[in-house]
Amino acid sequence: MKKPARPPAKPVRPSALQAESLRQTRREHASETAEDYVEAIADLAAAQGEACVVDLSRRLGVTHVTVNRTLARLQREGYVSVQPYRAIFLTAAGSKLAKECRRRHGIVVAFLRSLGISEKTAEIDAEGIEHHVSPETLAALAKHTGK
Amino acid sequence: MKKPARPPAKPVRPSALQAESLRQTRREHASETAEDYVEAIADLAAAQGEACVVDLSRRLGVTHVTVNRTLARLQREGYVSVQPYRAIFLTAAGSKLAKECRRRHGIVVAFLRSLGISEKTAEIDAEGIEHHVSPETLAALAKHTGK
DNA sequence: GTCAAAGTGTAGCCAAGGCTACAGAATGTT
DNA sequence: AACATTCTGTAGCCTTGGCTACACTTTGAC
Repeated sequence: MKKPARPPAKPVRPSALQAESLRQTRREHASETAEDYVEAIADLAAAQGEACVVDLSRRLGVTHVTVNRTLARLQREGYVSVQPYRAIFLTAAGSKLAKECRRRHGIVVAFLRSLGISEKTAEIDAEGIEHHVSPETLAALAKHTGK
Repeated sequence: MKKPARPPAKPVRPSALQAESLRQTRREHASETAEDYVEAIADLAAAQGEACVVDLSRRLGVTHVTVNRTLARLQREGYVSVQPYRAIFLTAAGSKLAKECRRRHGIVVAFLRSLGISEKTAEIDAEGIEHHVSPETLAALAKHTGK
């Protein structure tokens, strides 16, 4: 498999940069779940006073079992506070994260809407995109939308 | 955890829509790997004639073991053709997918650059974003960049 | 031809995030 | 108080996608 005549350097995209980009994307993916959860918990708390497991499972489109296990992880990581058969609360760190997510989500949706994207598509795309927008890009989107 | 006084309907974001958006994001995530791989294979083949496991592992920022296992899955799914100790080839389906990915990646990067994002950040963000851009949004981005 | 280096393959481990099936707790109605 | 419903929790299974460690093939140089 050794390439006998390897053209010294004609990388379409520099290999190291792409590898780093993909590593970054994987890191982001690891925190996506946390972000989705704290955002949902904050929303539910705002809308109806408190968040419970079934509400979250409906909201997130997974079973209550998945919610339960994930909450345990988020508690381990310090984002939420959970006790058996009790409501779910965000810690200070969780609230902070939720706030940032909400802001970022809003900016991304507003930007997409400003491009003429339908509301439904904007919501769907934003949900996927928002976790991968750097501060630099987020600022640019906000500026572009606001102009 | 039953909410005694549940306000009938004051969802910040409609629960069903968000659940569906998240489900969509998860579906996209499942195909992200395939897209990254076929894109890398196509690039390597274009740049140096053929793609091998170590090249891919360097390119993707994972070990050769991970590449190997993933290639087995992609073969199962009909995107690549692999034989022990032989070069890696894309099937027709794989080539088609790679072409689409490349186009989409180009559009996203060009758009970010047009917003004034630095090249490096544009690459990193694009890598995360490109998998979550709907055809509708992609068209809008292309139009916006090209205008 | 030999041999070392590089590439490839395999075994087995881990965590995350899905799921079903079942058991126990809380709640609201009667 | 009893009961049915809903909610919550647990056990155990699956797939994906990381990894290290070790074994085997190819390749290139001598």
